[in-house]
Amino acid sequence: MTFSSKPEIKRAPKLSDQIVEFITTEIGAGTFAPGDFLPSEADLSVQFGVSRTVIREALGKLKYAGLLESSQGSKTRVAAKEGQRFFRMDELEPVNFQEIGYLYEFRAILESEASALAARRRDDQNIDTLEGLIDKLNAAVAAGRDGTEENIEFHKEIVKASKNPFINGFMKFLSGKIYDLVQDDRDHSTHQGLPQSVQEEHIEIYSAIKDGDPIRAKKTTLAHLKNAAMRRGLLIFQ
Amino acid sequence: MTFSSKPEIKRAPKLSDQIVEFITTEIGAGTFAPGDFLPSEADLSVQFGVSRTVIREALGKLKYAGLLESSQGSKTRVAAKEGQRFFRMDELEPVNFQEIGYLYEFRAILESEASALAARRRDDQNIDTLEGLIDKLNAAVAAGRDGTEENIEFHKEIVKASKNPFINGFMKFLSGKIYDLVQDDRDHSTHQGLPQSVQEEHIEIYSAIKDGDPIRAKKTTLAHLKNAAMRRGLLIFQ
DNA sequence: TCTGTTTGGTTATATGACAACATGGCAAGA
DNA sequence: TCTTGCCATGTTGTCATATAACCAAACAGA
Repeated sequence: MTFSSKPEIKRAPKLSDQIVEFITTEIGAGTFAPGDFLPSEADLSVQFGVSRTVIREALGKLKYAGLLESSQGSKTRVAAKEGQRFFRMDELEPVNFQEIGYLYEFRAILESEASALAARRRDDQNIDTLEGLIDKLNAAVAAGRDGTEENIEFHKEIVKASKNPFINGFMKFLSGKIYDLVQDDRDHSTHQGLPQSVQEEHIEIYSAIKDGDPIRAKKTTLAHLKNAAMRRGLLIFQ
Repeated sequence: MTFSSKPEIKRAPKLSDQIVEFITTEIGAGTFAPGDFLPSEADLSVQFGVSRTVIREALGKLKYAGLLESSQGSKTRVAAKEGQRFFRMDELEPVNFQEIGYLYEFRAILESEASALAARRRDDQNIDTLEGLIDKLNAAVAAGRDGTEENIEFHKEIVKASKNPFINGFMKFLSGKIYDLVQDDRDHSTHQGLPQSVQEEHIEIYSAIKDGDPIRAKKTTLAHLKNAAMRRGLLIFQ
């Protein structure tokens, strides 16, 4: 026998992460403006009641994220805002439907445009891969499976075929975020097979890209993603 | 007097950053797969010939970025790929025209779509702000200034009017990247006033958004950004 | 005013120590 | 044989201290 559920195990976050959190919000609140100098590491370790090691690890992370800058001998300063090396997107609440709607909108815009680019720039290998995935998805429909893996691969390949490395890289990141949410969703609902209608949308997209028709590629992709959002009860965007 | 140029001052990157760089590429190359355990910090410090402090700072940054995970008592492991908390984009070479072209393409796609959304969702305050900026830009044209500040503000306000927080946040990041490059560019060229033709494009965009016409908003914004890219000699995208 | 030096403060790195936690081995008892 | 409790070992998290490299400002001498 096993337990049907497990208790909420709470671990104290690492000290340095708590410091990171604090300093981040503090800077966000405007306590320190871009260009301002932070207190020295020694001061901070006294103020926060932790060792200098912890402070250094926290500051190190913030420097890595581009929020702070430092050089040996001088105090650490808050970086100019434009200098961010990262785009950060964390702590998405699966409950907040409006937020998720905006996230889907973002994704739909990017992916539909990527699809249009793919129609212009796809090479033979892209088409082969997409065709193979269409076949696999057909098999999934026939078998009553949901074909999640192949579905994700299909979308990924489209973006890849756009040949724009930035869009490609960013979509990987963004999709990861979305699939996390979808995964949550899936866990709480009953599994269902991939509907035939969805698969037909896939085929339309594939066909448009294969034919080299950017406008149709964009239109069908957008419709597909809108439908997906609707199925999840998100009708924020139109 | 000042020197006409300055010598290339090379500083050795911090040890921890070198380690970060190394481990990142190593993971990217597939030496360690998601879920794999890294050698212990002690091992790494021996292998790389640095102190454990340096190793810890490097690993701390990578954990913060979501590439690694750790908990007390267990070795550090490579996180699942989707778990990235950051989208990273650094070390852009101002020389690589193809790369910059793709960057402009990315920006043009996002901003033109944001402009379409803005036409749907702009409120009175957005319109007021845009109108004020148009006036300022007119003044800049008349005075022969280039109006860089107002130009940036104009584009920023459009994205803001789209009301999508993710697109807005990301565009701030992306614009920062681009303006860095433009700034470089500007430093090496002679200053010129803002051409009347560019300002006419601004007015067209503003008018479309004010009229609530998403299609025209998108079209004019895209054309505007394409022209901007052309003026910089980037004709990668079409 | 200008120049060179000194002095203290700061970050970057190294080293050693201990606490908290994970894991597997092992022996005693059933 | 299987379970339970204990223990040894390895690992990360944290602390404390020391040193090198570097910066900035004060200071003294001309």
